[in-house]
Amino acid sequence: MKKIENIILDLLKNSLKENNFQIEIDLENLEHPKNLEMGDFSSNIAMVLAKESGKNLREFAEQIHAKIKPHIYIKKIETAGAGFLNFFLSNKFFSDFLKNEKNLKIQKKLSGEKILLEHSSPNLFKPLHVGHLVNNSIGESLGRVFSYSGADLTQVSFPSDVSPGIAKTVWALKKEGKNKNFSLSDIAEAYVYGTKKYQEDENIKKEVRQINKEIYEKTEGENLKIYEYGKNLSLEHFKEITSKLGSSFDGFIFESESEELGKKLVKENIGKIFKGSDGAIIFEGSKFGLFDNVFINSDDFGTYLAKDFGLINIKNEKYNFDKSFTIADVEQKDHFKLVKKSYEIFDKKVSDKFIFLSHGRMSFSGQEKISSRYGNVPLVFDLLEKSSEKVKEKNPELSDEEVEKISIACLKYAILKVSSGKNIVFDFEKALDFSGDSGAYLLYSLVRAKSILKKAGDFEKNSQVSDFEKNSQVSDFEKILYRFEEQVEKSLRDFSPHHIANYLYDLAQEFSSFYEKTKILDSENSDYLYNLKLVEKFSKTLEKGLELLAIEKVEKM
RNA sequence: GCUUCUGUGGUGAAAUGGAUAUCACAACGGUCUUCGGAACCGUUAUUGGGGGUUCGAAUCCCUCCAGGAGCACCA
Repeated sequence: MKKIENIILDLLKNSLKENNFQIEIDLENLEHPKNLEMGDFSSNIAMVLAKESGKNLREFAEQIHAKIKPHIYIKKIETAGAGFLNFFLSNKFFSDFLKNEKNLKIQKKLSGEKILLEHSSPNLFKPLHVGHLVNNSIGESLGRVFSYSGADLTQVSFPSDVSPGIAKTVWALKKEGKNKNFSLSDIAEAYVYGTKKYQEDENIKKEVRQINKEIYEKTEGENLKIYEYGKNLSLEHFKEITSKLGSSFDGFIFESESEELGKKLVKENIGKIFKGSDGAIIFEGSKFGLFDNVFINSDDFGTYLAKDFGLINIKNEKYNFDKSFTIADVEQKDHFKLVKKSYEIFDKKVSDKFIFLSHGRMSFSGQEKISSRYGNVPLVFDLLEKSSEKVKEKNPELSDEEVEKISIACLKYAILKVSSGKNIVFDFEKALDFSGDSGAYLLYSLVRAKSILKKAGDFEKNSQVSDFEKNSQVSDFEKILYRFEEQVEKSLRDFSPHHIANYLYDLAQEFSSFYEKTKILDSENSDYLYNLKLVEKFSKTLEKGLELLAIEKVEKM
């Protein structure tokens, strides 16, 4: 079965040819009218044509309309508005759509492409916070969209395992006598304490610097032991949480690896790309409309610029890919521009394969700007706990596993429904409001649909029957049900899963509306089979969509 | 100050340059469930200001206003 867009496009092409209109037409000239009453597809080709010749819009529309051949999938065509040609699909189209799902030949946009994706990169020794949740939700979903679109995907994460912040934490842990067997919350407290003390006392600054040096250089001793223990603990915590969120990684590249290499490469290119300044080694971004910044500091440690510089090199050596994506917070946008620019001078071919996507910052309604450095940003762990409480309140009989799935769905959906470049205002109450536009609504719709299919019993047997067609008028439900694939394409185009999220919500709303109006389990109804098939298709579509958002479904709620 | 992003009902968001700007929350009113009410139906209310391009602008260009982010040894 050919895609319906292409069928309509062909009809239009033919008409243009018969009219001797010399104009190119493609899928750009075909869209869905905003309002379903205006048809399923709409073409602006008459307007484009009129623009080129300066004649009357409606006149062209009428001429094109007159030469369009009839087709079994087109019920009627109308000329409307300023000169739109509106196409209404026939009942036959919808029943064939429900029957022929597997025969649809979908051109996979990324077929054969090898993609490397980096996201969810944690700062070890710091607990995961809401920002990581945003990064993970978007990164994981995009990865699934890439795979769904035919890409050969490899996912990595880039944990920060060396930094002055970590040295401060190790210093504080040691100070408090927590040499081993400390916990994650000990680390979190130590981080805040260490950061505070570091600013207050010059002697402590010296000690921290020494610890930092030992960590960078892997000097055997007590400090390194504390460090190794904490690093391992943090990494396990990271794996555990991201696994709950639906992510698994093909590999980790640590900052300690990339710092070493980055520093080496930067030093080799002093004079060519980098230059010395005040004891540090900098890149003069200002020459390229950016800004100057330090790659190697005066203590001879690579900053995160050198680390990301080295990272590009490691990725390129270690993995085979056509494109490499990095998902990061918008506040790092300029940082990546700088890294990419400097690497471009080093090796343009490699630099060109790297794409840095930024997602919005998380802000909190009613609170001042929050920095995780001082420990007052909501942590993923706390959020999950808080949201699980609310879910339990709603239904105390659910298992812990189900409760967790539902809370994660709510949190993720609140993030994913917003266009990914934009900042997100996070309102806890709203994110966990289970009515209306929420993750819970999607899960609930799926549970309802599946429950019907289950009760339909012998539906499986009957679903082989091939001659069902809707007798009554087709509803808005199926009119948007066939649009799933194009929403995935939009998400791919914009690198933003929100198209899928919003579409699924619209679709679930249409299902609920249909559900209220129609008694589905009524075998006397002449549309019985059709309706069941429709619900089945809806259920499959919603499942697929949730999978692309990396939201797990539940059996009951 | 320079660079950059964002301004859409009371609030939070959506809208490949298309038609009457969509959705949710809040507010108000209704359905009274028996296929799962975490639901459905209805009412009120919106594109920061000013120019420009276009048959057509929330969207593109200019300008002003407001807010966020980045701008040298944190990541």
